[in-house]
Amino acid sequence: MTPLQLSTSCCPPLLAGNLTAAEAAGVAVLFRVLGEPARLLLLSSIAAQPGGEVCACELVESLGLSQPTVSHHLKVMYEAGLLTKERRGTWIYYRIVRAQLAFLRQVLGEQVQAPPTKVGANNTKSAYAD
Amino acid sequence: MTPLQLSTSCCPPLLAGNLTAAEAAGVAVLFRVLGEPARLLLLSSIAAQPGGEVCACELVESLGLSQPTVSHHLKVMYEAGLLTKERRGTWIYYRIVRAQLAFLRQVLGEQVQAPPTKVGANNTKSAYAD
DNA sequence: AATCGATATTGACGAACATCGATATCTTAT
DNA sequence: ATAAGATATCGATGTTCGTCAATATCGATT
Repeated sequence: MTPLQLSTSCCPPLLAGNLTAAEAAGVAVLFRVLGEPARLLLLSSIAAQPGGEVCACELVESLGLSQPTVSHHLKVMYEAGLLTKERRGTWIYYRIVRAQLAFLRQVLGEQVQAPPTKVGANNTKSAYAD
Repeated sequence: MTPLQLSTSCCPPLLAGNLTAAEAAGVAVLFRVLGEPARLLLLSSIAAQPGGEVCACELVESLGLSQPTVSHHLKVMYEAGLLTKERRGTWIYYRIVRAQLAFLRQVLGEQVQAPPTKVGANNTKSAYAD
């Protein structure tokens, strides 16, 4: 799944009033993914872990949902670029992609503070801090 | 319609990992409302106006949607607390409730910038080393 | 290879929702 | 009061989506 990006690197696109139909579609996907209580609780559970990661098995136990449902939600968030997954042995660990959350904050109007840019630093928007 | 609020006045609840089921449900409503391209375009169109407000008639013209559909989306956003409406003569003007967008930014992890703090302010818990 | 536990996929079902045409309500002007 | 325009509601329809049981796949261990 390709991480979506906006054309404007600065300026909140939503409040700037220059949102294209394609951008709206892309951003809407992310918001829709977050528009599900179970997924928000999953994100919250992942963030709650000390290491910032959780194996899926723990998530199944914590929520009152079946294993297929949890797996489904994790897949949806993974494909939206909101999570990374890493297999370690039998378990698969999920982590939150904070860059995607930051991207949405920006869409919602967060001021992008001028980064203390280094010379020659390639700032081509990793989008996967992973 | 009561604008929803979280129990915690500071700290992004999502990444803090203390999201309750009720909070998740409330926040999810807002995200789901934003998870629709047509509504994002409506918000963008409203924000694009110099005065920050638009009558519904203009919105019907700008988008390729029928008048009932636009009216529906405006109602959904209004009931979610994302828009205010004000009748002036024949027309009804909609404005964006920026506080709701700010609320969502906070949920997504925006640092609540310390208000010009006086001495002795408890500055513990930045807790978001990102 | 055989087994076991973890995760993913499939198929199905029901609920939620976006959309529109038709119609109703509301406001202003005549 | 009546007409006209703006907005809201209603009813219907097709689609999307959350959920789960059943099953498959994958990795590790014996």
